[in-house]
Amino acid sequence: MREPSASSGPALQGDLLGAEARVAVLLPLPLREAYDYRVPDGMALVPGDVVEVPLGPRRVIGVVWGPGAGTVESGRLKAVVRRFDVPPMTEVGRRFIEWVAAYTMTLPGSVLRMAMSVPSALEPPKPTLAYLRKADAEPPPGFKMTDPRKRVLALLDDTLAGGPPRTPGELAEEAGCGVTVVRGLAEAGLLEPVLLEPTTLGRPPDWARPGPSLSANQEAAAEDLRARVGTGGYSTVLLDGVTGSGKTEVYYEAIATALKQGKQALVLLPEIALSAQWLDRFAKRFGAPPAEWHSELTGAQRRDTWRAIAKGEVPVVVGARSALFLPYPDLGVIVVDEEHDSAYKQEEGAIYHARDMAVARAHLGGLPIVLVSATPSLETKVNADSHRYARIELPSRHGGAVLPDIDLIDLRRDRPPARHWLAPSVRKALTETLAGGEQAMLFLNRRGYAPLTLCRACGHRMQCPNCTAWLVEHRLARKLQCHHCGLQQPLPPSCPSCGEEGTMAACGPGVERIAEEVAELYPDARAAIMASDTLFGPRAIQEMVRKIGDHELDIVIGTQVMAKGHHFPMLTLVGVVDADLGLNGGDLRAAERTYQLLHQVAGRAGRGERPGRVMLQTFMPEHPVMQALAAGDRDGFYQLEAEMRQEAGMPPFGRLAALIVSGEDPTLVDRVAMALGRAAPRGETVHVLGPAPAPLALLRGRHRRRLLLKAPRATQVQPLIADWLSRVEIPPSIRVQIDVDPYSFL
DNA sequence: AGCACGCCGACT
DNA sequence: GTCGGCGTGCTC
Repeated sequence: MREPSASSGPALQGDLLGAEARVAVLLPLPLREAYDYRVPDGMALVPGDVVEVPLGPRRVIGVVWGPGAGTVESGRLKAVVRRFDVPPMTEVGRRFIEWVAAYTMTLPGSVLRMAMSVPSALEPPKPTLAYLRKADAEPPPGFKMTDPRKRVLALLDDTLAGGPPRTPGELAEEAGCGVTVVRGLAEAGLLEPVLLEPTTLGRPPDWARPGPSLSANQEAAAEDLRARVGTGGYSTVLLDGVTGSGKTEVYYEAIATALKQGKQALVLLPEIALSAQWLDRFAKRFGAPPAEWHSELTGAQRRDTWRAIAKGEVPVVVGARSALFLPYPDLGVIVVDEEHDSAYKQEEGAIYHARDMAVARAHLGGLPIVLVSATPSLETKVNADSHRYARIELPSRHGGAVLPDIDLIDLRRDRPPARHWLAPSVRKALTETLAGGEQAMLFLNRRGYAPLTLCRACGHRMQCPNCTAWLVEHRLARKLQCHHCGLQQPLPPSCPSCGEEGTMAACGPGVERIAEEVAELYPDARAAIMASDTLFGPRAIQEMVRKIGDHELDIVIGTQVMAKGHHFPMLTLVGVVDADLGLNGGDLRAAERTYQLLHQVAGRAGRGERPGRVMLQTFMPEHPVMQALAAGDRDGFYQLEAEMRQEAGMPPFGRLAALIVSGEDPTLVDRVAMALGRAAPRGETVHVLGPAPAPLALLRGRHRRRLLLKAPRATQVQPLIADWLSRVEIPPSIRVQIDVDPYSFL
């Protein structure tokens, strides 16, 4: 792909001859188009420059997108207020924003907003104040040389001989006193203040450090990636290998090659907050941590990281999907780890799939991208099979550990006792595992105590008033919760419908209820729950991971947060409480996702020297997903799934796009959805299904209807949809969201 | 996205 | 009589 160089083109200058210079400025707001502004005399702007402009009564930050369109008469034109001293957004960066906007049918300004989430990053950072010891300065009369004061001065003795200045904070900490002591010394004229350039982020990762010794397979894979990154140019590679085959070490070599060339590397992870182990591993390999980008960064961390990336001072960024939109000056490689993970699909606001957008980013920027997975998405698998993507396979487990045996536990025969959820055979295995001094994990992808609470007298079910969802009992928190809108309410002592007391009953298990059963069965075992709502933040997860690794726990009961790549050598038994959970609901990707999730969970068992054992409790052991898992027949599963999708014309063999109509007034929502249905494009090959109630027909108080457009693979769906929407009047209180390539139907 | 303008209920 | 609710519309 031909790429114009970054920030090409002549500067757009405030003109001295009277002919007015104007620029188009894209604002990070949901506006139809870029707005024109006058360039004041003496200001030179190039496309990509970040500027402040007036908008109505306020001032906003935007990006110079090009020469002014000239549609607005000069009388209405306002002038650019100022240009920020940060490198301009690159041509590739701007083209990427436009591409994402066009593909996802989002306004460009809304996409720009994702790339500009840090207004404060634009102000030059304040220099930090630091102190040197002032030579031959005498304390003023009456100034007592107390011990803390002496300690601070002693710490600064070396600055007289050229030692580095120290900040008040550093001095206070080292001297074991407050910053007021330092301030006092400064006021007394005993210290020499200096202004330090704002501290940049820490030491950069060192690509020249020798990596670990790689197996022959790993080395061959690494060599392929090194060559791709070394040569540059767009290519997509699927790095396909089972859990523990050493994929991470291999793609580190791609990163090292990018760094060697002075370029940046971006690694996307599905849930950055959970990746303490990943960061440790990276730091061990490269001698320094990468920059992180995710939603839990503080304002200051965001600002510093954004600015440092823009200035090209950050060689490696690891982040969640939003890291894709950061202002990289010269990206050399993108890695998408766990590429199949549905967390890459952004479902709110701008709806996009970060993996697909990353491929587009690589294409636009002319650089290689590596998709990494043990269980690739069917999309990626098919692209690799058809040689649109290259494939590198890492066949064996690195380091000799063997894949665990997977047993199917038929719950119809091997039945748990009433109001209990663990089958006798699983209990037996748990007992043996604990007796052998090893660890067990029970997996259930359902938070709380019970997913449904109903009245035994009248059958009333506790439902969220704002969403189409049951309220989930959280016994530890003594609350009923809606997992979709966050509504919480106390457990009612009596039935809200019939008023009977003591009739409310918990139905079905959540992790808390499994923990209860474990406590009943093994009162002496050390057990803990690991779920997103029992672990507050990355530190808590890290601490839990440490506890398991140090064998401070015997049994862990967890949800999806536990499925991600942690290594626990003593963990030899994994029990999946409800392997069928993801298969219900008729979702397009139900089988694929269940396969991927259970495969990943199974990979937790026996990654050390000891062989692992995995037990899947299921009511449908004959289901292809269960059969494939038990037989270790990955390719067989994919082939069957591919055949079914092909027959149905479903992705990746066909294309889908969803319109989600939502609003507070259900009648109006219905009317608009019906109108859209009547105006739908119909043809030989293009079909529109619906309107149907969206799976969460009521979400956060908004009623939702969905229309689904199905078209052949080669169809450009965006123009079809644009034309479709233009033929229907949408009242302002109704929102129509477009989901191109919907991933989940939930 | 903000922020204004604009037209109808409970308060000092 | 005003303060204030948020519906609708505009911002170069």
